[in-house]
Amino acid sequence: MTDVRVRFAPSPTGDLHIGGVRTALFNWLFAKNKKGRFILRIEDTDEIRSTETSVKVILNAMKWLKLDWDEGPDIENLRYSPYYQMERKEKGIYQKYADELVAKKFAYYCYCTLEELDDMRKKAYANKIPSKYDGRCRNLTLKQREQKRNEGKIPVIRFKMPDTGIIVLNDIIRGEVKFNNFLLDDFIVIKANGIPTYNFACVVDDYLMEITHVLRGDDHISNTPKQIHIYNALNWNVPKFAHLAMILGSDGARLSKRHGHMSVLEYRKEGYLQEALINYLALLGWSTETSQQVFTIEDMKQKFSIERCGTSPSIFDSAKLLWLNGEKIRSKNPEQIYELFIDWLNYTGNDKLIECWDTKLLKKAIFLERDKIRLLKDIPSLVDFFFTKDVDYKEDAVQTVFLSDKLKSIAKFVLIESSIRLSNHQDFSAISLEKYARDLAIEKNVNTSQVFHPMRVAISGRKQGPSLFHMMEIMGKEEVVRRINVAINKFFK
RNA sequence: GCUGCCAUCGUCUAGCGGUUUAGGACAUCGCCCUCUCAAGGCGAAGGUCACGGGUUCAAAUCCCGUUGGCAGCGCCA
Repeated sequence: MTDVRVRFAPSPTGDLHIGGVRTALFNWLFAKNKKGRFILRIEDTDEIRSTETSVKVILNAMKWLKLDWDEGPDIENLRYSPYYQMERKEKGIYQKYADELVAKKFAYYCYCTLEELDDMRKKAYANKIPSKYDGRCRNLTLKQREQKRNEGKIPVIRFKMPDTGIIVLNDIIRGEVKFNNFLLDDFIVIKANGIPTYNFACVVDDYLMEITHVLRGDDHISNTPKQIHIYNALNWNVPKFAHLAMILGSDGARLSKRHGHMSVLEYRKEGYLQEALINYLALLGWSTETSQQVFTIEDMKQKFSIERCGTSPSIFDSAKLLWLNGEKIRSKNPEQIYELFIDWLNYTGNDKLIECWDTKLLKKAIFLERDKIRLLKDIPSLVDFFFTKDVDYKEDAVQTVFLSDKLKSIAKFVLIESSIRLSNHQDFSAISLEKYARDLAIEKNVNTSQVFHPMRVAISGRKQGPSLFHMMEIMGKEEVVRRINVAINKFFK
């Protein structure tokens, strides 16, 4: 059995989107599962829309996602180089095979103008017949061609589609899909500018790069019969195809700007983890027998198979992605979350935010709040009160916990007592502090919450936050007492 | 319009003819835990398996048709 070789072949005409990532991911997983090779090829044959920036963005996104490629850009001395189609075009790779097609009468020169073609399409639509090229240039004589050329017309090369018969695509996911040759177009193989079209370049490269399996979105399924015809005409082995069902937006239409995030890097900015996005996307169109939801990357590599990919399209559900992100964060230790957070700060340019924050305290604070973090960007607002010298006393907290008629006097008592007693408290551990607070409640004959809440607000300025005594422990005696005194002076003088 | 693909709780899905009173996950709701918010535990609600015909002793599962959704129909990829 030959080794598996798969590729992801994006066109650099924009950012890397969710659908693209999913395609890249499934190819990557398949390669890893089969101990094969994952190839990245840049299909930059769209002269107008391809940009260098886009190449960089895609490469960066792939790197962030840790979808590493065995062959492709930025890797030296590769057998199948180059991996940019325009570089390959410069080497005459495509023209050579196009000429071969013409020589073998599988293709011909076409001199039709854009206007003529547009006309044809409109008529086909109006007459409710299949829209395709009518083949008027198929049998031009040498003389006719010469004349056209003299008129200054530059030809394209078209593939001559058989008028009869059917072609069968044997898709790994969908099984047999049949197409009637008559309905297939005499598609263009080489454009007038000498650049190959997608349907041709893709086939030539997949053949030359010895691609064994083509995994792609099913929006490509109608291209496949055309491509198979090229393989056959050139007498090449046809790779195995697998067409993945599309990922749709919440309204059931193709994912687009309207559905919010487009670029992968935007997910990174929001504070999603690479592994969460990967895990979530794997769930869209692939499943295990047990319907397992949470995977490590290793686990996914081990269990992935094309046969278990589904046929029906799925709708992107950001609520589930969010849950999964929290799930991944909860599985990390303090050091890991801290690292992730720092990476995120650097990436988003928010690193100044924590300039004055003590690293040791930050790690502890983050870990205390770990279960609440769903996105990396949640972290600052969850822990910032540990570091701000001027506690921001929330109006709502002050009103309900400090100043309501019912609780005012007890709150005052708790704070004043705590100010005195805590400054003499020897063991500032969470356990000891909790005992202190509970004893105070018993002593004063009130509910524990009537003691806990005022302390929480005095120390953090908020009603919600981490476990009170752990929070006090990591903040330290001096700061805790200081804050309590600030609160007394501010609200109870 | 033509061609192709698809169809199980709101969403992602398990299911490959009998073990299914259709299982899991997210979201929703309730209870428990509890110093708050989360997390966690337990539970509930939610599906006429799109519809209609077959085949079969037996169908979510196989076949046909209908309907609906989506995709493609470029000198874009």
